[in-house]
Amino acid sequence: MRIGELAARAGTTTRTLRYYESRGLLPARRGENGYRTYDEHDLRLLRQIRTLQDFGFDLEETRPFVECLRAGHPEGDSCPASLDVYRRKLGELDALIGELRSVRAQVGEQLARAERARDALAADAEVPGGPEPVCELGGRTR
Amino acid sequence: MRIGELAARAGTTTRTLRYYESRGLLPARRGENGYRTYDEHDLRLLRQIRTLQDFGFDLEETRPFVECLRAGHPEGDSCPASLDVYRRKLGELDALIGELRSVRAQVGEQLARAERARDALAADAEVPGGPEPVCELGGRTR
DNA sequence: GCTTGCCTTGACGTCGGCGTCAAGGACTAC
DNA sequence: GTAGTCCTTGACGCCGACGTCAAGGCAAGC
Repeated sequence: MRIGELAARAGTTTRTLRYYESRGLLPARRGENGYRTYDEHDLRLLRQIRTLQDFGFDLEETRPFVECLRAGHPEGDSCPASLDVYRRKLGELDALIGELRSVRAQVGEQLARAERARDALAADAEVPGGPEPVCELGGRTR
Repeated sequence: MRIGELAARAGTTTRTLRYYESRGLLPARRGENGYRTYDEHDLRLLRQIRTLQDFGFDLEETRPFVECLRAGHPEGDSCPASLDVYRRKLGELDALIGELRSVRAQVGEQLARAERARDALAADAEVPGGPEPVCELGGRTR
């Protein structure tokens, strides 16, 4: 199978495959005409890479999985190095999610505060003569 | 106040301030010698930008806040455009957090599965003669 | 006058993961 | 032979928010 077919079957592009090869992640055999040649096992490796990429792993982080498969193990995560990557990723994800939740809370608070301030001004504007004095002696309220 | 002092007081760099100016976000007056000149109000604007940046807003998203302050409003979020940015950001944050939680769950599942597979192999290795057959007729278990 | 430290503009570098174009070779179908 | 489709390498572009370097101007202290 040539590069175009592999790309199509994996739902990616030839450029991407050449990029992976340039990174040493997915080297290719060459035919007599210089064309890259791939087999089903390469498709397996490529799918492993793509799956992890979809999870937000960067390319280097997929390397242990690919090497594990290439070493003949049944799954990309059959090797300790892959498990380490999983664990590290879980830690990163937890940290990131925590940060984002914190930010979300703060932004939500800012929005609520700003809306209250806006509504207070709007309510003031409805009173002809401007807002009520903060401190009053009961004269106008009666 | 010149650029170096403003940068120091805001905990950023001169490069950053020049970048903001190049983006039209924080223009500066110029002294006779061509030096940029800033005042306390600029520091206020800059701090608004930095706060939002810390929340993960990109530069363009801080613009409504800065313009709101520059228009004389008491807060950067005293204007409807700023509130819109808040709301949009909340939506983005919720979506992102949701995705990350989903990924976290999937990665956690993969890790658990891979660890079970590893432990199963390890347990097999402890039995001299290899793993028990999946289907047996009771001969060896007795 | 000389050093030191701040300032100026301009321009290239960074990071990741490719997209996109250019120029040319290989192979198939007609 | 030639049109069309695939392949090759090489190289520049992109995105955001700056970092970093270069060459030179301005001001202050000695």
